[in-house]
Amino acid sequence: MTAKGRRSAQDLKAAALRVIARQGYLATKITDITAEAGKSAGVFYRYFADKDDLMRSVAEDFATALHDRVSTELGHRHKLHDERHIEQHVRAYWDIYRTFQGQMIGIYQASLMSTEFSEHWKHLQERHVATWSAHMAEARHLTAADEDCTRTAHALVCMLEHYCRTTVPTLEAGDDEVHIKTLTRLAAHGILHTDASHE
Amino acid sequence: MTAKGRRSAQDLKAAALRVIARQGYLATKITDITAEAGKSAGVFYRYFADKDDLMRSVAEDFATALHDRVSTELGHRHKLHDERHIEQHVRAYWDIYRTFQGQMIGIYQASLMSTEFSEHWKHLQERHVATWSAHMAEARHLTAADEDCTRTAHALVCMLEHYCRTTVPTLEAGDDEVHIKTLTRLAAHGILHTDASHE
DNA sequence: TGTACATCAGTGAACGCGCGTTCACTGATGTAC
DNA sequence: TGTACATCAGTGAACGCGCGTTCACTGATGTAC
Repeated sequence: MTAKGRRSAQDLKAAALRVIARQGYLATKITDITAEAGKSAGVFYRYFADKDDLMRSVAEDFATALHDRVSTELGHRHKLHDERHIEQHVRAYWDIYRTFQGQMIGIYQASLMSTEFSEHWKHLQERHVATWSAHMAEARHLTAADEDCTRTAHALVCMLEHYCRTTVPTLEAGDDEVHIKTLTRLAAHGILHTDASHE
Repeated sequence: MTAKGRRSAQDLKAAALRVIARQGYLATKITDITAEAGKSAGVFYRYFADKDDLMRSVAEDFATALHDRVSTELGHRHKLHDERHIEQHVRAYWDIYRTFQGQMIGIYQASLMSTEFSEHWKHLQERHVATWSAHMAEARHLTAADEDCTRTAHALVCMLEHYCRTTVPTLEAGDDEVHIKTLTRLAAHGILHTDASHE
């Protein structure tokens, strides 16, 4: 494959992500993707075996991009012990969701039809839960992530993910901050208090 | 249509809900439904025009069942002013999700492919958000549901819905209480405090 | 630098698979007298 | 209560649509000498 070929494969992936962000993965036909990329139907199969194969490739790129992003942004090991740090985490999630909307929607919707992507999506979610859970255990002065931390972290991840899914597509410019504030407040209360009775 | 016919239509709907709870709406074929009901493929079209038509009928039954349930359970107008009342609401949602898993999954997944169900699903979610939002405004001594209440309620509904979606299918008998407790604690903190600074 | 050939990118009409949908038919149930 | 007929439930093989996938072909790009 030449440089032009590699460029075309990238164009197809980028086109796919735009279409998926607009109409979802399952409702996206191969010809929607090639049309969005301004190419004819047949060329798709020069680069990908089928739609799931493209999505697999997209998911790999996504994993790399996420890794890079997390290691630069959260490399400075903040502790999640106060609301400002929690806000950073929420904001990071929010920004990632906005940036990688097609990837998020694609992997999730693919997971509804294929066990492979179901595993992949679960894995992403679990890594995410583990991060919040670990921070939370630390904030609450527990040595290891206990079951309650995991469940609470899971609930918060569910909130973030589904809130972004329903809100980000309808977002108008500059509306981000109020949403981040609302989500941060809920997360902060959940994380910083082990139970409701001690306040 | 005779009594036997009406019975068959009901059997098909019940079979569809079992299959949908197991493998999702989009992955469910017409023949999966008829096989589950122990009938041949053709009989489906005596009662329904297509899969969406069956789902429409299921959604109507669901609306009625929900209405009945809510008017008996929540008819006693509790106020959501303390954690015990919030727990009742969370428990009600949890029980409804468990009971109507097929309906929840079906309407949501149908909403990914059809604008009709997309509207329907949004409507269900908005009604739900409105309920929590109104209670919350009351608890915080605001006269009407303000924007922050709506956003916070939306976030809580997202949490409840997605948490149930990922957890209920993996549930083993008797595990319910810990989940309800975790969700209740997060909801209680979110509802009973307008902001994080005054504690 | 030019020519001849090989390899790659891209086209779009045609093919074919899977699953939704139909239909001619059988058997069961209901109704009229 | 029995018979004759109409209507309904249910069957499953056959049909056909939509979309994924292929393929013979064209034009562009790269390479050898």
